[in-house]
Amino acid sequence: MPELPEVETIRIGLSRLLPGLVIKAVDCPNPKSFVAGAGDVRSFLLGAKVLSVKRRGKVLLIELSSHYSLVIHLKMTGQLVFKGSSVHFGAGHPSKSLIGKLPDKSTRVIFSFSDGNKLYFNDQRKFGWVRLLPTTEVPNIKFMQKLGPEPLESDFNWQVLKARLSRRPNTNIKAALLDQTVIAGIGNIYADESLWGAKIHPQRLVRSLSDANIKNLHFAIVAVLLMSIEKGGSTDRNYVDADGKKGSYLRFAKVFRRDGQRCPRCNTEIIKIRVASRGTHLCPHCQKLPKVTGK
DNA sequence: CACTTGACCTGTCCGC
DNA sequence: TGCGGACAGGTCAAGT
Repeated sequence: MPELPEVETIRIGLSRLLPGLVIKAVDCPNPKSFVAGAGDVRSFLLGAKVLSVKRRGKVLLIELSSHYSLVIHLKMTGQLVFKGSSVHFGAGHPSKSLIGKLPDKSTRVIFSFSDGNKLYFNDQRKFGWVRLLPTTEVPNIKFMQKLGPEPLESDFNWQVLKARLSRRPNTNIKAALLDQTVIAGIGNIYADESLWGAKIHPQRLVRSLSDANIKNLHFAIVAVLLMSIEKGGSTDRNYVDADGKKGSYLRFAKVFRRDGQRCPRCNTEIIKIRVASRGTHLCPHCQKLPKVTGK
């Protein structure tokens, strides 16, 4: 579930904690979670200092002084949690219980730093991965090259959104929003929330959308992503930030996982359907399907 | 080529 | 209580 706001929240947390730390050891309880290129990986990891923590779409980039970078994709259940060696949590601190239990059976990679701090990559379903790549090659790997624009960059306007969507004219708008080559960073939660905000039915074909629709959608995407970052992201099942804390966005969500509840705009009951083989939440009154557009 | 579906995994929940 | 199966959903490979 980590989508752009969750990954950005983790990035903000890690960029407070990691820069300047020197990697002392890396353990991989699940070797498949760590994909290293050819050559002696250890020499580019051990003794390397963390320079910065960046994000592209849903991917985290940890740049090291060895001219290599750690590239991390959390997929659905990945977590990156930092455990300080000398941090004292007050009673009832939300992260105390989780952090205290690390490592656990979902721990896939452990980074140990020379000052005793540790960074845990936990991933229940093992879909996520960590790669070590030369920093200059990171933008050249296929995954990165195919990514669409960053929706929170200042040059992402409605005309850009329209141009990107034109790559997928015959699919439904929900599938297009989930396509990372169209726009980077949107997943199931923010696709549903953005479409509700723009009053667009998820099954509308992309080519049926008017300019006004696309302007509304652009506005909704940016607003929803910014609001979620402000709330620390969404915790649906197991997302936590770098401090082990959950996000609160879902308390403010309008439709996601609110089937059976009332639309805050028109009081109609929110429904859940399947679109692009994903659970999809919408208000059937605010988000109407114009005619018989397939499916 | 454009688009959709299944596989990758594990934990949880639901019905029998 | 236990068990089978559906479901969760990001991305790539395979299928239509």
